[in-house]
Amino acid sequence: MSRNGKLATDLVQKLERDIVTGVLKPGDKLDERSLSERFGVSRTPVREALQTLAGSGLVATMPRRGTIVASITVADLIEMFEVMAELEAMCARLAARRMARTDIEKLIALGNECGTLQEHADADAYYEANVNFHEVIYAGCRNSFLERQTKNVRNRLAPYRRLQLHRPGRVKKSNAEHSEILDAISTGDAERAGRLMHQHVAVQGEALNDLLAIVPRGYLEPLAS
Amino acid sequence: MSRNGKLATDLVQKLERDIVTGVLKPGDKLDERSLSERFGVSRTPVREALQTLAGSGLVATMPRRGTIVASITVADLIEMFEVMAELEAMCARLAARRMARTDIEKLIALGNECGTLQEHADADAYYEANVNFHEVIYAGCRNSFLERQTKNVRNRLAPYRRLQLHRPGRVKKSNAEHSEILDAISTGDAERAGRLMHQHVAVQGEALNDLLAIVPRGYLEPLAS
DNA sequence: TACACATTTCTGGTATACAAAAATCCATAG
DNA sequence: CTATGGATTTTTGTATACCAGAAATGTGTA
Repeated sequence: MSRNGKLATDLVQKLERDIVTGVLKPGDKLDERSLSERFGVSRTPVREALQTLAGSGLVATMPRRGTIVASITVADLIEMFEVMAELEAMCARLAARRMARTDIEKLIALGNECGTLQEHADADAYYEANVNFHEVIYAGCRNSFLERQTKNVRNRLAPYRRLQLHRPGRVKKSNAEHSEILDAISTGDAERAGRLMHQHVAVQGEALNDLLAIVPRGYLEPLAS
Repeated sequence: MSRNGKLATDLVQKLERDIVTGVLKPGDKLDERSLSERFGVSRTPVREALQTLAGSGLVATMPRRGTIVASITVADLIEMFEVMAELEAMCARLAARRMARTDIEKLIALGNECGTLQEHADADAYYEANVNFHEVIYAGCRNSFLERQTKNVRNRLAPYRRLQLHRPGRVKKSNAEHSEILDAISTGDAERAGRLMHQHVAVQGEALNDLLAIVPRGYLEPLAS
């Protein structure tokens, strides 16, 4: 499943990072000539990179009309969060059953880090630690296929998820939920870990409205795409 | 997320079909020149198609060493079935809650078709009907993202799943499980539908050994890939 | 001024040419 | 007879050139 040529691989990583971290925003145009000039390569590896990214859903290419950073519909957003919650819940269930002691230590450390960062009210730093916390759980499920699958969906939701944490109070609540999840995992309570993680990730009811309210114009495309 | 040029899209569909239906087997080499000659196009769309397929995991390309139909390790197989069971269970749960009456009628019809085909002991025809049965449930979850995700994993497992049904008695058992799942969905019992579907799809214990025993040489690669 | 149509221009899709790495083959030496 | 080394060949990775289709622009007429 490994990617193609080295140039294309580098491009994929660079662009992926820019999209996930928000440097490139949903709707931004990615034209092949600019990218090839900017990176000093020909159009061929650029196209390969864009196709790879299209395959993972991070960009969308309309035939004869170029490619843009993927912007999804509200319906897509809801659907993807629904799946994301389930995938993370599965990771948490398996992690509760399979994580080694040393991994749990790491999770505890990251949980503490999240706690201190939360008190300092640094949303961006918290976001980083939060990502790490979740990734340790992905790894803890001991199913590398599930781990990849989960990360892929997470990346696609990253531009939207990032917005959540800038809501007042969300960081604190998120951190409290982490503690509970951590407890469930370290005591090996798979069902509880899964249930808590599902609630932690799912975006339902008011939370959904709140999220939609702060999504910038252009991040979402009209339903009639 | 739509694919690139028309030629590449056609190639993707053709190759995908050949891989999923078993015309092309895991480990088969796919060299660009042969394919381009065989389909009367240049190497460019061929490469695009292969990259797209690599993105969905159906083929594997090693840098500078060409691409083959993906063959996975035993560990991968186990992991993927674990995820597959969960995805299908989620589909079933949601389907039980969301399927419309007309969809359920369709599901009943397909269930019956599976039943008659099972009595005729036609494994290949049953396989087709079985695929349809499951796809109606995928669609019934009313989450197109989950549907795509599930189909993708199913396609990747297709070469191995197909082997299962050629085991004596498996078809009959499978059909009985369908009936139960159908009942759970039509009565709206989401939890039961999910649990039954999970058991239906999961490959555990003896069933796993049975499956591994009939996987032909070359379908699986050594763990040290 | 607004709209319709033609032309131009720009961008993406495809083909081909070239370069570099790997696999193969053959010869030669042990 | 086998193994090793290098030359050859094959195949992939990259660049470039060419073509086609869609958007943008400009012009003329109502």
